[in-house]
Amino acid sequence: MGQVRNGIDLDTSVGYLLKEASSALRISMEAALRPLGMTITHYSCLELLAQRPGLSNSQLARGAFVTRQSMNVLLQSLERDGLVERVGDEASGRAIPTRLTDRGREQLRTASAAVKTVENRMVEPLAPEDRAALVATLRQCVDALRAPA
Amino acid sequence: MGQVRNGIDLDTSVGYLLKEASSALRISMEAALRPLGMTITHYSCLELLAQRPGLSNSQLARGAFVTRQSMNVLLQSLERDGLVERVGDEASGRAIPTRLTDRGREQLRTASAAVKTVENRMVEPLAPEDRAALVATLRQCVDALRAPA
DNA sequence: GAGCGTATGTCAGAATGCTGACATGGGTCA
DNA sequence: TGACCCATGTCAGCATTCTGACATACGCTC
Repeated sequence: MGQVRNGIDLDTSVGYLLKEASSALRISMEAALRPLGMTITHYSCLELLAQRPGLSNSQLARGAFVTRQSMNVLLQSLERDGLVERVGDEASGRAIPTRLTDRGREQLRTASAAVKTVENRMVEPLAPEDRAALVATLRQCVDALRAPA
Repeated sequence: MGQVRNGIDLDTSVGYLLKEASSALRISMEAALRPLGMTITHYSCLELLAQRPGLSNSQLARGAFVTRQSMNVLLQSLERDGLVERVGDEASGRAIPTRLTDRGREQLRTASAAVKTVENRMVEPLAPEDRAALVATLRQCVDALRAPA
């Protein structure tokens, strides 16, 4: 190992660790979903629709942390592939409720299993109380960041 | 508020919360750095060089969670603007050590202050022991995700 | 010394996501 | 009712990042 040390002292920064963890999770999820021909946003969209049927394009975008323009492009391809359907019958403003088709539900099943495997590997070494504390603490961080000032 | 409920039940998923927190942090940091004309990767590069002078392009890329091609483009612009200098004098393989210039250090000062404000706002509501536990737990998650299998 | 594997720097093309813009629908308030 | 504001869906252009590829440099093994 005749190369320069690669470790960084930023390991004590919550912000850096957050980005590091998020990056590691993204890489693992991409690796798990690639064999299925799906991206993370693709999977996230299906998962959101399974838990909250009828979400609109903009709501899905917020839930998947992308712009509504990006989600719109994705939804068009998902609809073309018969994974979701958008029924504009209801009077919910301009928003068009979106729902999973049977084919979408089936594709989600395999993807959800792959993603659960990754998440389990991540939280497996954690004690139950540590895991609960992590969830509570992260929520506090999110709320603090989104506070007005 | 005559609109559909936007909350998602995924709040109990560590993976989703991790992405949510990372996204919120990214948005806050972008907002803090935009007035300074800097991006997050731009700032990260300078911060890494301040803590570890002489890091190479590839090492900086790993530290900032981007590809070495992307970091290469950034380094060229930073060098053009006189914020960093790359001296290939040492015999460290093909790697070219990079160092901050005085101008780079000065720009980093203001940026670092802005970023610290954001991070402080994030961890402010946390008890000291919760904050320490968060760091330790996140590190466990990262290590678990990067484990071979 | 030769061969092999790995890491690095760099260039070019492709893919992805974002910003800007516009029209539509709905609610609020004077 | 009309003016205003906000959210939504959607189109087009732009920016940024990534993927693929190649040459170079070092270490290890035979």
